[in-house]
Amino acid sequence: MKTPKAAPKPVSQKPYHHGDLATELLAAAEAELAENGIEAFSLRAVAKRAGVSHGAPAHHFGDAKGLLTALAAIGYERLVASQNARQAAAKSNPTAQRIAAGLGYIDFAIAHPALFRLMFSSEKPDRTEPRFAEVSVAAFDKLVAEVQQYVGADPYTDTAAMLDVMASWSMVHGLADLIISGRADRAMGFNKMSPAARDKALSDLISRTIKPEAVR
Amino acid sequence: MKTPKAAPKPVSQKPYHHGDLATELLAAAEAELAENGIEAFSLRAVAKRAGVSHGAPAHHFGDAKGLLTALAAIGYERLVASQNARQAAAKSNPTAQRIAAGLGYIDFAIAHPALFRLMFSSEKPDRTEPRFAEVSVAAFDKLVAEVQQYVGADPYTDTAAMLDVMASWSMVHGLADLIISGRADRAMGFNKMSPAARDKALSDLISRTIKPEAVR
DNA sequence: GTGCTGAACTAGACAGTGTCAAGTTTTGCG
DNA sequence: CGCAAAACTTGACACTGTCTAGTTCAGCAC
Repeated sequence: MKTPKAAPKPVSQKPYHHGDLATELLAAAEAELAENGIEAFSLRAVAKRAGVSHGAPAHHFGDAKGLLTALAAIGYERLVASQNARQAAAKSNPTAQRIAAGLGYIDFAIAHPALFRLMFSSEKPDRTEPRFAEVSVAAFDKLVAEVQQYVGADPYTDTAAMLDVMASWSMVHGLADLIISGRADRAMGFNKMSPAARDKALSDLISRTIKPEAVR
Repeated sequence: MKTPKAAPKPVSQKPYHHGDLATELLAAAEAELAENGIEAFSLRAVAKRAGVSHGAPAHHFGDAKGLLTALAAIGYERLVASQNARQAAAKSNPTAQRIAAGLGYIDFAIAHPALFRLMFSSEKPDRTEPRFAEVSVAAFDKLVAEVQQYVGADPYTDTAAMLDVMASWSMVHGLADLIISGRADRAMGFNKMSPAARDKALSDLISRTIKPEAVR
């Protein structure tokens, strides 16, 4: 009755009671997260935004931890997608691809700072949840593959190459964290830079992390 | 009555009603933070730990934000102290000093992960509060001075040198964040490494951030 | 000493939170 | 149709931060 749906049966084949509450709650949670930040996140506000009672989310996600775990998992998929978008627009050589992956990582953090915090700096998501573990490991494996292409050694068997992985990740992750907290802007006027100048500076910083000794 | 103080008048010249509640609350807050993490932090639990009513903290810090702002400010002083401790034990050349400062930064994050999160990844502290701004800027200025010693140029006037500052900071900060979230351990078995091997790996990563072209 | 002013602190109330335990509605299916 | 189960609502509980009013107590004028 509330929703102005003409068709008596839902358009999709999902035989839900109220439509597709699970994904609707996830969308509402993301909106709440973006508006209020992770520290003011409220499960009841999410339910209210989705137009359901405060007890409804429990039926789909168990508790707040469950909902935020699912949301964080989606975040990892978006993170990789953001990296892929950058890489698709970059040259195909390993150097350009590795840097593009880093820029995509930072793009994601800037576009979704609260979600980024939820994924990396919060203890609310349950990291042992299968789906969360799967997508977060997939994101890490992407980084590993990128470094492998660049240095020509498998980080999982070569400790020096794994150190290269940590170098890349730490630099990119640190940049992302300092940018979304406003500290990079205070230090070097990040927001005042043109997108091109911004990318150039970030590319320079990312390229420092691995010495080009094994670049083919 | 509660406190077993023999002297009727407090030992210090602080004419307080209950002793020195402000610092006692800060100590209790830090303990609560360390035990429960920042996301489960409770002002009432702090008051209970300090043995006062739940309304008492308001008189000294206004609200929870005020208390956490004061605590974060103390954190920045401890951060610099941790860096100084490492530097005092290191060689005096700019290279060793710069790396030691980075190691001290990471030492602090490992020793006080929740406090580190409060300082850098939380929006609860009020960054415009004078004391917070003072000590956080002091910590940043220390980094700037370290880089200046190393590259021989003033980052505040030389943009390339400021980029070196961001490189150092991002790497060290990213490492600290990935370590305290357990991700560095998952990636490269950080906890299994000996302290010496750990320091060696971290030193290597930190040294990558600035090309030794201007090392005197 | 007495009185009193203001700071330090307590106690209660309020709206808001997450979670649990009941009910109520609706869907799918035998 | 009938019914079991899923989807959702409702109310309760303990807990949170903050506000307001009251209480205790230290220090000082007189």
